[in-house]
Amino acid sequence: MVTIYDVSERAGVSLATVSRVMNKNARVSDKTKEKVQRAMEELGYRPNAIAKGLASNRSNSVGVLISELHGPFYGMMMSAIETELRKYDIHSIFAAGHSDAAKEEDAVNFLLSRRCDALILYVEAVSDEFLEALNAQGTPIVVLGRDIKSLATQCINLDNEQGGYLAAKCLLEAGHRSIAYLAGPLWKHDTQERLAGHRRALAEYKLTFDERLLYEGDFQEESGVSGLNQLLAVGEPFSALACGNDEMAAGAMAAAREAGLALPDDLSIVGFDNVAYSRFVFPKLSTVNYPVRDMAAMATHWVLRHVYDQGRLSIENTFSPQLVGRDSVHRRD
Amino acid sequence: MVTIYDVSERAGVSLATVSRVMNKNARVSDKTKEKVQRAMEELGYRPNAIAKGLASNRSNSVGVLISELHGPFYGMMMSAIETELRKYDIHSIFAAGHSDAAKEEDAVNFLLSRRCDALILYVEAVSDEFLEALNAQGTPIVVLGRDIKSLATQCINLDNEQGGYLAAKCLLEAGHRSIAYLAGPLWKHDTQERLAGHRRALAEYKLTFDERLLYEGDFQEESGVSGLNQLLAVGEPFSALACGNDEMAAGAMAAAREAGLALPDDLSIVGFDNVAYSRFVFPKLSTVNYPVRDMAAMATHWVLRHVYDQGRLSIENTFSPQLVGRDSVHRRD
DNA sequence: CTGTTAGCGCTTTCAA
DNA sequence: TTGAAAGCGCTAACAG
Repeated sequence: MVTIYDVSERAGVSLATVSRVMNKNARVSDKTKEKVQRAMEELGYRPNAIAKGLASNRSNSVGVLISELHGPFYGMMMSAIETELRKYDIHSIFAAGHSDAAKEEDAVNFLLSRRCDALILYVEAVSDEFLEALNAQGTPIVVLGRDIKSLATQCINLDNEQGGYLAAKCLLEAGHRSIAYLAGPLWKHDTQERLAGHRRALAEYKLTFDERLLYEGDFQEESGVSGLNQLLAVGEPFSALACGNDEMAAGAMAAAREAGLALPDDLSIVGFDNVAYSRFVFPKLSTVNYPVRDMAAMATHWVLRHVYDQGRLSIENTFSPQLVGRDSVHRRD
Repeated sequence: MVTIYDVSERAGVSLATVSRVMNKNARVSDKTKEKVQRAMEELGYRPNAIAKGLASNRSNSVGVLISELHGPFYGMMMSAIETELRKYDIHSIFAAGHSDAAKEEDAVNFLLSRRCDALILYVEAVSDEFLEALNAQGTPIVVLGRDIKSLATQCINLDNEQGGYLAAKCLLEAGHRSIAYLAGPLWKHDTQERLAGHRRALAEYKLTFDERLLYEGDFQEESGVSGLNQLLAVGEPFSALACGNDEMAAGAMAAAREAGLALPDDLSIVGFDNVAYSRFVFPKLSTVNYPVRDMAAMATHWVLRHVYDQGRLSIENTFSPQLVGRDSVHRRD
């Protein structure tokens, strides 16, 4: 392993000088700079990020905690963060929290022990207090998909309630009056908010939500199929279905067809998230756009700006969902 | 930041002793061990992985290089690797190579500068020679999705040719004789091999591949739609379509429907990979199973075994694809 | 503009 | 079983 010593010796300069040419900041005469660079070349020198981190107390890496490493939603999130950070030669360390408090805390500790310069967190199970305490520990954090009053400027969130409202409204405007709801885990904030928005839309139409037509899924495709089957089994007719996310909507579509329903004629479906493949299911899914990519990029900018003094974009904390109308909602006259 | 010094002071023992209780290996009397652990508790000590890495010349992290951080295929891969490694408290550092030689090399350097203990590489653009040279540099590597004779024991791959063969065969057995092919980028090994398998199946039926019915896509959904449209525009009729992967198949399905074709009656489609959502498109996609999860887990085991001396599973280098028959292929009589 | 010199927090001989 | 001390490769004052 060739070190900075080898380089300094070969170039005939001091350690410090080599360090200076590596970290472009300080001025070094062109001549010495060139000598050093040549020495690095010839030796095939590769700086040791570990040693650098220890000495500078900065790892040039940001920890990213998300619920899962797979799935279209988190995939987009990771991709957006990594792309943005990479431009500044900053590294992302991803960890999965699996929507479980213990695992989330574990992952945070993991990231912290790695001495990340900042943390971008999409955590669901951990309490607000935990995050407040974490924030107080010193490592800058930015929270995605959650609103914490005391950490307002560090939270980047979507207006989920409005999203739920838009989804229901699109069904209501198409003339649907009995609408089933395929929710995500009810303990999750976004599930609750989306559901609240749904209820608000119903209320505007003087309708009340039929609790028998609510199914609690887990945001995965499979729960979309079991959900639809359960809902059908209730025996209470419904002409439309609002889903907590697109994956469950896709599952529900498959199950509905299996049950002999024609889509969208017999059943209108609306999703949530607007993941990449929602345009490729049949019928093309009408859904609510969740601008994950933009939100993830915004979280990254927060870090770039507050931690690395880079990029002077202004921070937008709350994003608005929008309805993406496609073919899965049938107008009922 | 509380350090090992603080702990040693509080516990009234030396640095070395604290280090010993952290790294369970050496023997420490129960009494002192307890004292130290209590001190750690009280101080809220969290070991500094960076410092540990510098001192021990081991980072307890493995670098994972994949083409993209999103998409169902890579998502599964990351997930499988992280899950496996986490059991041993080893960290995964993911980087994207974007199927571009320069970016792949860049990512490798990035991972190397991070002093990963090993590298798991799914690289497409970089040459075999580059990988051989990299391997010679000392950091253990295992290569996914590629066969390099000189690195045979470190390669975990799928028999893509056989996969292409199975896909074509399933179409041929259903009575199709004019089959279009929606390929991935032709410069990629797997694309070529799958296509070779396709040709072999045709040959068995005394058929030759009609080059006009070959379209080169990019493995993304969108190229599935443009691909199908192009293929249709050729004017040469075909009753079936084999796709380089499931994403393109999904895109092709959407485009086919758009063009007024009934699926699967007017056009039979077979995919490749068997990604999670292939069961949720309509009609359910018949495809070739790519056991990514198992293969990624196998790569991880290789690392666990050769680098960390853990887990004594035997290594399987070549995996076999299997046909997953669903509803997208129509029997033609 | 360049060199000297302490560390950063931990591991690891080597003695005791 | 425990402690002392020498680094690991690099940064960051502080001089010069």
